[in-house]
Amino acid sequence: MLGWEAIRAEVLRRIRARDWPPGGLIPGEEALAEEFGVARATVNRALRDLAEAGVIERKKRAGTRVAELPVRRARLEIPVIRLDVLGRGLAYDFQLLVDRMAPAPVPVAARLGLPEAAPMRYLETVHLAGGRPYVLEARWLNPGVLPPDPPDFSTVSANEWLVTHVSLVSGDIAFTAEAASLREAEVLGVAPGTPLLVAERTTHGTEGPVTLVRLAHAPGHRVQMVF
Amino acid sequence: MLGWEAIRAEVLRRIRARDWPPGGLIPGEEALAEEFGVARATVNRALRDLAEAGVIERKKRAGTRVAELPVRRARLEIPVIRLDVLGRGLAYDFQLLVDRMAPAPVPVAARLGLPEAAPMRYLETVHLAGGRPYVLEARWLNPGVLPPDPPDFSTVSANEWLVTHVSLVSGDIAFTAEAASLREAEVLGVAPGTPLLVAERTTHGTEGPVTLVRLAHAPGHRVQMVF
DNA sequence: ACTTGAATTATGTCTAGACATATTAGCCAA
DNA sequence: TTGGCTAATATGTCTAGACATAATTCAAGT
Repeated sequence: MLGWEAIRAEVLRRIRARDWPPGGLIPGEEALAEEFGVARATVNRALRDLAEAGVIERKKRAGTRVAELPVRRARLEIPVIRLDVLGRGLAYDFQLLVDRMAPAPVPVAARLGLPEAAPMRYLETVHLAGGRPYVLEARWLNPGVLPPDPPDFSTVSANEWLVTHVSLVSGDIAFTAEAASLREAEVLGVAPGTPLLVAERTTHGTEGPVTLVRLAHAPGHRVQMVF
Repeated sequence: MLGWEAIRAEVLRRIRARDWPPGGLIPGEEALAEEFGVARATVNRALRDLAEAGVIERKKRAGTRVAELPVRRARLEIPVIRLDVLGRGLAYDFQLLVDRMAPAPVPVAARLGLPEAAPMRYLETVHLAGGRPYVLEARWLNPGVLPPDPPDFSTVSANEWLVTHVSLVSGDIAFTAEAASLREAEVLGVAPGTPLLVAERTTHGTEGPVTLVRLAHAPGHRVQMVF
């Protein structure tokens, strides 16, 4: 019997073969269900999957059309740093370098949508892999949205605690290549100006902005994704 | 009536509230369906979605359990470079710098799973945004798996042609920060050693490895993702 | 010409029931 | 104890039919 994956494969084949050209409408679910001899729900499952992959675009009443330019999507799994390190077969450790309250600098407040100079908690942590510096984490935390039991971040990594104790709703991540600042060079043990892969993340919870974190990775770091 | 999104929200709430602790089994689909007064298919839809998000892990016969460490997933949309540039409100253009056949270097052949020194097509293209260098694209193409109508890559960007003419099955992307080589510095118009964000992609089609491409981005480039 | 509203239609979701499939637990034999 | 077979079970998928929802079309009224 034909399964939804077979339907998906056949639809994809026809799109690749230009049977159904980019931008064109494809037959409705009912028509496809009849053609393939399956229930409409099965066709729906297949088409929904293709829509998620960006191959087709679907709108009620308007029907389903082939995407003009197939946008490929890749998935990045953002691991807790400890597991990332252990997954590479190295011993993990971290050190809390800074933990203090400070007014949010303008760019930080702006990115999180908080008032300027709002009181925030600033944490600086260096994560170690096999005893060597792996990532320098600079984190701004919005104390207003945290659960009422503040842990000691010198024994529990903020990175890890947040994942399990704050329900994150949305966020974004950006990668850039930057020259190591004096501070970064010192902590990571490299020459100033060395190219570093920097990840900047903001996260928002149900009750507002939670944290902005900048991760400066040691040279040679690769961020890998599959699709 | 309760929809699958409501079910998903309630299950997520219970997980966050530690009603169902990390690593623990949650009730089966049938039990939840009865509790919420919906069909099992509706519960299945909700749980499948949570599994895709990495919140729970499901196995036949073994049941559904709360993921030990919630892995957050972000989605990267990989645009065709032309659209990426136009999307930033800049004029797009490109120049083909190199197009020749060459034996695959060892690391290239290894990454693609091809025999050493296999004959490949090597393309070097610089993409321009607003008249200024934006990306240097260095691409190794496996000529064995291409459709029989080779286009002229000096008028059609390889980047764009491949997306629409080869059915890609899988691939991976890796981002690194690297110091600009002499060649990269020259083409991009920056000083050698400048930190560059480099993306390296391999793609595989139904008939084998298709291409390996290295994109060296001009300084300041950001790769942005949401989750 | 312009706006409003209703009919139409394709996708979105749901139900109840069924069979498929993977995996585990338990049993039995070597 | 160990290996392998079997039965039990939770998830995976499918069907046929129904109603919900959004978006378009088109007609009517201003």
